[in-house]
Amino acid sequence: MVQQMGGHAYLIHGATMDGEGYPLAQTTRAAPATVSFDNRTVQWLLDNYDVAEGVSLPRSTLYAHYMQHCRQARLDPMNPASFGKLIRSVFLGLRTRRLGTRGNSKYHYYGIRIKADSPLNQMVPDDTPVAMRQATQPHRRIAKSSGADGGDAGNAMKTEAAATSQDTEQHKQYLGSPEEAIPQNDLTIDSKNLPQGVTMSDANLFDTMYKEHCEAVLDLVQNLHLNLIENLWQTFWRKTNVSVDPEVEAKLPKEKLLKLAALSEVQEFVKEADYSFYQALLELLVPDVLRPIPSTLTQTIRNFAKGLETSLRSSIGGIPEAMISVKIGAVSAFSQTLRRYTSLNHLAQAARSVLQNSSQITQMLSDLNRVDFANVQVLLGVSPYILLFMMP
Amino acid sequence: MVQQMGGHAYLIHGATMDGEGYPLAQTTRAAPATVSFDNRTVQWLLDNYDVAEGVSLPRSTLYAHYMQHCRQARLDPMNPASFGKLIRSVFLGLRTRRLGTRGNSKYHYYGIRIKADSPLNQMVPDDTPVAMRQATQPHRRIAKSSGADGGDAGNAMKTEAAATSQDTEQHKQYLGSPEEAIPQNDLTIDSKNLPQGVTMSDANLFDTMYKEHCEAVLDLVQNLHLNLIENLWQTFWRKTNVSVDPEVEAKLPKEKLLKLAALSEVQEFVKEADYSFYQALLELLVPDVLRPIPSTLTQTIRNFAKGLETSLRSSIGGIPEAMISVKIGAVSAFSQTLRRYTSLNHLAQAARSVLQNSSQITQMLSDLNRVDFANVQVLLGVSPYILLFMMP
DNA sequence: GGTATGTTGCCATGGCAACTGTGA
DNA sequence: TCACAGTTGCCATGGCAACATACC
Repeated sequence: MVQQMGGHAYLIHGATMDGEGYPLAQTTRAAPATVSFDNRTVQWLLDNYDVAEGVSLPRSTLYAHYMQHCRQARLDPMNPASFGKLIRSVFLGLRTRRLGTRGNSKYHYYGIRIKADSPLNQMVPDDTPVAMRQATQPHRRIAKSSGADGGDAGNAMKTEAAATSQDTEQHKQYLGSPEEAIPQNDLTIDSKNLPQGVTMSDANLFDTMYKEHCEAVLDLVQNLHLNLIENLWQTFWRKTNVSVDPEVEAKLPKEKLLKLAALSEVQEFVKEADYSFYQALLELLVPDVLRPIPSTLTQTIRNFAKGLETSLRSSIGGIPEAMISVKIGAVSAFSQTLRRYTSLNHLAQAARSVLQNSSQITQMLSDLNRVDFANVQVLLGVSPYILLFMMP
Repeated sequence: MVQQMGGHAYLIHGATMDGEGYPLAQTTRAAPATVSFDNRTVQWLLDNYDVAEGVSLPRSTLYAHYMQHCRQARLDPMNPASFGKLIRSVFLGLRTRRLGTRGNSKYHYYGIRIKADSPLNQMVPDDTPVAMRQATQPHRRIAKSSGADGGDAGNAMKTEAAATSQDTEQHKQYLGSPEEAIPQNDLTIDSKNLPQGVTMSDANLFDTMYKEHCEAVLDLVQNLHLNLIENLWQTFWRKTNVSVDPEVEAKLPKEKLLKLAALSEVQEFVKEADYSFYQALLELLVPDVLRPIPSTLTQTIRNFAKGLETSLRSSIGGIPEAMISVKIGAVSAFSQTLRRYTSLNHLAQAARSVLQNSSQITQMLSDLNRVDFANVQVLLGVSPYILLFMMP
């Protein structure tokens, strides 16, 4: 209430802890006499970022982008502190925030975003998702404009890592190919075992329908509409209170479906189909554990994996217990593997990021160029591939 | 020029970088409601320290004292940041300074000293206070008192010299063993090649003296008095204007030393000796590249490595060019390897640290427990040892 | 109401570069 | 006068604990 920022940016300029001590009239140090900032870098910043209220970028992301820019432009990079000075001199009024889950907060520049048309949007954001926060209204003391901000607040507030449907399109490029995903095994039943009122033709229909069902699921996964899979499950297994296409019900009534599901042969068929299908989905979602994936995508996948079992369980409540076991067993293995893969992917990216941020990496690399790999191996006591693994 | 603050004094109070942001009337946070500071610790502080103008204490020293106090009093210690708050709440008006040689500055509390009657004064005095920096007059803007401070300023200004030596003591535990460090090769010269006025016995003397010289250097390295090595070099090679023990000069006059240094056999001897000696020093300073080392120690080593060549060059200016090449060649390889080792060490620690902080590491570990290592290997495409390498 | 968790103030440390005093 | 080296301003990051909010 005391001071409002006038129309202006109003900076309590640097004011670090060193500011204590001797309150001189001229605490601020004059800008460097020599304009040591590379123009190309400034231009690059202006080309790729702009100021924007209510959004934030992790400093590490910005710096990682910058490091890549340097590699590509053959510039030698400055350290994070100096880069911070540059950033703040180019984009006035940036503020500091520390966002992230408890114990994992990261420093962000608040008031800057990647330009919509920047190629950086295609890039892999750095590790550790900061999750999408800001879903709610910003703190009172932050948002103080004349009231016109209510309109698109929901959108403007999202921080860099928020996964929206908009991101989905970009995420698709990280997926693998869906070849041979549909199960190839066939359902075979000894006709003697068929229960009352169920014919061989019904069994064959089940086989076909199950594969079509898988195809539908596959389609959703390819389009990353992971939350819709539950609907397919419910429909296929005729969850009570879920409306079913009358045509389908006519072809294979729920009653017959349940009788089939109770057969051990059918259970075996489903089990085999599910395992191979989930294996394919796995390779679709995480085609290469070492290939960088945007944290928004890993987060999406992890959330998906986390909810799988519950979601499935609620969709197939009415079917025979033995079949439930089969389905749950398969999906739970799938879920666990997905989580493991995304964990490892995250791990690799974290390592990579550290190495990129290390101010000494340059020195080390130039050192390593003069060393043969046998030596490095001895040095590290592990495979030299570790270096390749870690490097950009 | 941009911002004037209203009529008010407006102190940039604590003013950390966080101070930017949202200028509220009450930016300062109230003192903790609960007096969580242990009374015994406050009393201990009051017993052992008092405020004093013009003197400073390294924070690390103060904190080390505190840690010892905690051990003795069976208190569990707080971390340095919290301890800082305590200190500043007990001794008001402390200011921050960063003192030390270039590249080795350390944070000090300025305006506090150990009480004259404190037992802390009995603690480890320095081994060999190098060049106890002469206390000059404080900067104008620092010394602002009424003028009564001139009296003992010279004495009061000197900063606590034991600061670094205390770290040094702790650092020694990270060193390797100095076994077989002294070069074993012998100087052999065909007597026909001996120059005018130099006898075989002189050559043998050189051999002995050189090994003693190495021993002296080794001793300094063991005690991490790395900055004193330059002195030994100067003395051994009789740098002009550096006083030499007359006894030494009598045994092997500079003139003979230079003649010997011009011999290719002697150069070969020195070269071999130096390479093996530096190799030993390397294993002493960095016995294991993967073992964590305090960053203060790596920094010390890196600084040492960085200055080696310059320091050597300035110490051996007068000796034959060929010998200079030999010496510089060896030391430069040594320096580079030291830097490479410390880089790698730093790297490993950085990776480790990231992984420790990662919120997903726990999940990943528990996942991994259910996977056999062959699987992991396939998964990663690299040796599974990478995981061991990275993990705590 | 209580509990869980994200955010932020205040402390810490460290790197670089500008400033500054000193000595060759 | 110039080079060197100590000091310090401004940036960075991280930990802890108080605060604030959201969710029982």
